[in-house]
Amino acid sequence: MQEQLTRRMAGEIVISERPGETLRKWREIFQLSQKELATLLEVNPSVVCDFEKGRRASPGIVTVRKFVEAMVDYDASHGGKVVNTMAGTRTNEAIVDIREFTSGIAIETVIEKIEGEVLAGSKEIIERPIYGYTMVDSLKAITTFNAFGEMYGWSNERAVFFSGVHYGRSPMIAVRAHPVKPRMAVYVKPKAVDPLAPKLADMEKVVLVKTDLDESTIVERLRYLR
Amino acid sequence: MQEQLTRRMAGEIVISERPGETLRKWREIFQLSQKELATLLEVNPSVVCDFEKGRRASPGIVTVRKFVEAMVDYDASHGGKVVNTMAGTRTNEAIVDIREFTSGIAIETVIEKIEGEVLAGSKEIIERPIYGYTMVDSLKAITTFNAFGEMYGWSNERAVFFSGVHYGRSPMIAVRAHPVKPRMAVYVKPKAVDPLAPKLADMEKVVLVKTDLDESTIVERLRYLR
DNA sequence: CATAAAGTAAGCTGATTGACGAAGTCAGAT
DNA sequence: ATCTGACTTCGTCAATCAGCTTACTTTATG
Repeated sequence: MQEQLTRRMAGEIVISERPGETLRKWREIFQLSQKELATLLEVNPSVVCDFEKGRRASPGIVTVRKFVEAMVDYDASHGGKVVNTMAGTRTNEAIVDIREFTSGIAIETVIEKIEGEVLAGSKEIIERPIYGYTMVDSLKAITTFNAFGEMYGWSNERAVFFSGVHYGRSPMIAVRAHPVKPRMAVYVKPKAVDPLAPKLADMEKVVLVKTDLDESTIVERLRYLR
Repeated sequence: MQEQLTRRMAGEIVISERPGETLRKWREIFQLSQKELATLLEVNPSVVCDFEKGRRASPGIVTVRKFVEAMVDYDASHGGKVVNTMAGTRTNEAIVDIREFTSGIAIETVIEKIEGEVLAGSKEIIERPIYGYTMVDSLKAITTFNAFGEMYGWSNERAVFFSGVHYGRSPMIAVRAHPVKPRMAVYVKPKAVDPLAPKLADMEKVVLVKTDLDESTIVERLRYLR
């Protein structure tokens, strides 16, 4: 949640036409004076002014990060007035977990980590990298509005883990039906795997994998992948 | 859509532990070689490498912007393979428009711009700044799942415009019910305004305004506010 | 009116960036 | 076995940043 906010702020500042004004906007939202912010950053207040007024035309990302993190940390440790506002943008309950890696991870590597068994997918695509994963509850994903829309984080070069699979057919049908496709679909402890599933996977060039590990173990193992 | 993506990328790069790796991740997602990217940027390929490998520990935001924009523009002008992926994260159809200002705008100023008539709100709160607005279709907002969650962009210090208002009661009841409150609610061409509405507005310290301009005119007039 | 608080302006200095280009490494194709 | 293309490393240098200090506007407030 906090991390979401820091990224949003940083992104807005960097892309902004007038980064200084955007910086100031956020400082005002957090209800801090230049001096207070300067104290948090342990710098002279004139420094804050210099950035806001644009004397520094292109501050370094380390500087931006310091500013943003100082404000967010301050807010979080004072009741999170601003950070909690972000709760309005809450995530779908069908989505158990969603993460982006900072660099590409080969599908192969992920399969190893989760002790997966490949049900469909050529040797070639298995070497390609993915950049994140989403863990969804299959039942809820179907009954919840827009779950499939939110499933794709920042890239569709990703794995989608389906838990609570019964017949092992619907998840691949959903993948087939949706315009955006993941690179990899994983059935987590499926009760069965319908023979249609690997066929659909091949048609869509999606690597289909099954694993007997449970949700939490998978999340745990993927956590330390970058 | 493109702007969304550039901000996301920029934000992720800036906040990242290893900005260089994140930069590379995105270059790979866009399927560009260092040389190709260097050509787009009109710099030597070694420059790209230096950033990716982290020789520059804190690149300036102008540099980050150049990199990100080069990739997004390139993609957009070549069919938008990556940019279109973002369509997965599509916005709610109840939300007609949603924007953030780069700096605070006094509620007063907005009222003038939209030729609004104040139905509730003290002189004091009218001077406070807001940082964005959301335009929603009242009917759809109520029937669509999660519209109220998505209504609050990056800050609740904002205006919410309700169009298609019939009795002028439900929108304020929704505001009353939802945990996150806007600073300002605007009825766009309401057929009526239930007397309960201003009362609820006062209770929530929300400025309630009515205007006879239509949606598109309002969006047009607010576009050039910063 | 005096004084405080918030913010702006300007000059200065050491540290870093942004860029180049030459000289590498490394993996795969010929 | 060497060639090619993609990437890495590094020395160099002008331009710019990050920070300080000190002096100057505002705008409230007792």
